[in-house]
Amino acid sequence: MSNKPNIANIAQYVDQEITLNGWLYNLRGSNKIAFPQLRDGSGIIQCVAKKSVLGDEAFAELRRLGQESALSITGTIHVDERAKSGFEMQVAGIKVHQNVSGYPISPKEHGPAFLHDNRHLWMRSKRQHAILKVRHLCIRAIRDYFDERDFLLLDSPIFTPNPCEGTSTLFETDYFGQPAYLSQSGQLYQEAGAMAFGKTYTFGPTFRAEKSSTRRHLTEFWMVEPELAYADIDDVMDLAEDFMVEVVRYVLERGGREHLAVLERDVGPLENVQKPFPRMTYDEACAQLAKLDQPVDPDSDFGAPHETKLTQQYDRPIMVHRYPTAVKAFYMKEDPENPARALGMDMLAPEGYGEIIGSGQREDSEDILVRKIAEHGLNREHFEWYLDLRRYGSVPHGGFGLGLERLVAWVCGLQHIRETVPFPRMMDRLRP
RNA sequence: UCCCGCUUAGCUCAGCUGGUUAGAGCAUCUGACUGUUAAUCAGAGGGUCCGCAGUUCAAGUCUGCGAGUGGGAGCCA
Repeated sequence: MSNKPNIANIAQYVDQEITLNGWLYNLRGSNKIAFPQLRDGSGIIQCVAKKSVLGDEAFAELRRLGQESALSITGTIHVDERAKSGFEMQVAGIKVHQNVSGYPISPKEHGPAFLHDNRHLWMRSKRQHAILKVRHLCIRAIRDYFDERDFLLLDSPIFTPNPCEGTSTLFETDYFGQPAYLSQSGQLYQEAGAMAFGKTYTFGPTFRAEKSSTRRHLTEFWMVEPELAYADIDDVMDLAEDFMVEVVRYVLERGGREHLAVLERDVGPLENVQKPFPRMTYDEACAQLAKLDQPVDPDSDFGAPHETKLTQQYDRPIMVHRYPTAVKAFYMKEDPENPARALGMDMLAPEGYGEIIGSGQREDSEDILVRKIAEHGLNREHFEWYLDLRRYGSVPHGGFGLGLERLVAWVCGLQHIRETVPFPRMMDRLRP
């Protein structure tokens, strides 16, 4: 445990005089007593400053402090029901490092554009603290999950010589005179890893230059991608389901409830995240959607209204598998029982959050893969190393990709994905 | 890329059918107040009404173009 006092561990210091370093979150009071709220990064505590204790000069200086002034406050910690956190500091002295005036983010409401322009300051506020701490919890949960199950962390490269899938638009960079692209997925490299180590995962930033300006898209986002050798689509679905249950449970058990309360997130839907998740084929889902007056065009992917309608029927994430081969990536294995269907699965989150996991069993036949690369108009030269994986010890294998920000948005119950990342990168936003 | 909305004080917004000097709350500054929880009360300062062009006796208000921003679609995690 930390041996230095901070607001998060303040209960250890009741009736002791300590010094807290932080920033002024808010200031109320009269000309005899004032209530500076000090923020130190770990929390917020209300302090009680009396003119009779501090003296006229120091009290007057305190009253002039602006929001986010940098302060060290020394005083005694007391339990007090009148303070929101239950603890209060009776101030003995204040050291002012900087008196601030004109801090742009006031305690009143602001619009999203203004707040994102001031993202570097906005992240000091309570709500953003809660979201970014839930993000941190999700990351820990994901790492722990795979580490405890003997997956090797095998980082996929960010610079890639060719598109992984050939579908999405890529960010091109000048790599010493030749084009290189920022990775849109680390999956292909994980397939090499799975054949080397059996179970691997990568967890890092990925980039999509798609002109998608919606509440569910970022141009830079974090994705975790596990890959398993000797695994079929059912193994992948079992893994994805178990993973989601454990991650949500971890977040709730490790302090997430406190943060979700700040966000006024109803945790009921999160507590519902228990096995088994409903599993259905694409064709079964289409039949259900047709009954719900939301028909799907034959052999087309779902649109947003389809996903919304379908997920509304369930109280937990659902897994839809065996999508039309035509709408899926070249590396996805065709269903041996029906080549028009691919052995891929999407996990759709409830409450309208849509696709959070894309997964599948990979094509393990060199011949079929060569044909698919040609059908997708891809340059085979770029994939010779990938075809090697089918020449030297090819086995059934698969894995999934989870978008971290979509997970965090759903867990937190946010309207927009952009608040789930410290500095969002979107089509129309590169700053700050 | 397509469709729809919005742009007025530092921030959030009001501003009627086009009509005299542009409105509020918060923030800022000054003052009052011994337990405040977005404290309250009194006062003050603060405006290129997004930009350009047009219609009109008259434009924050109407029209066109452009920019920014928000939402949706497609595509995806």
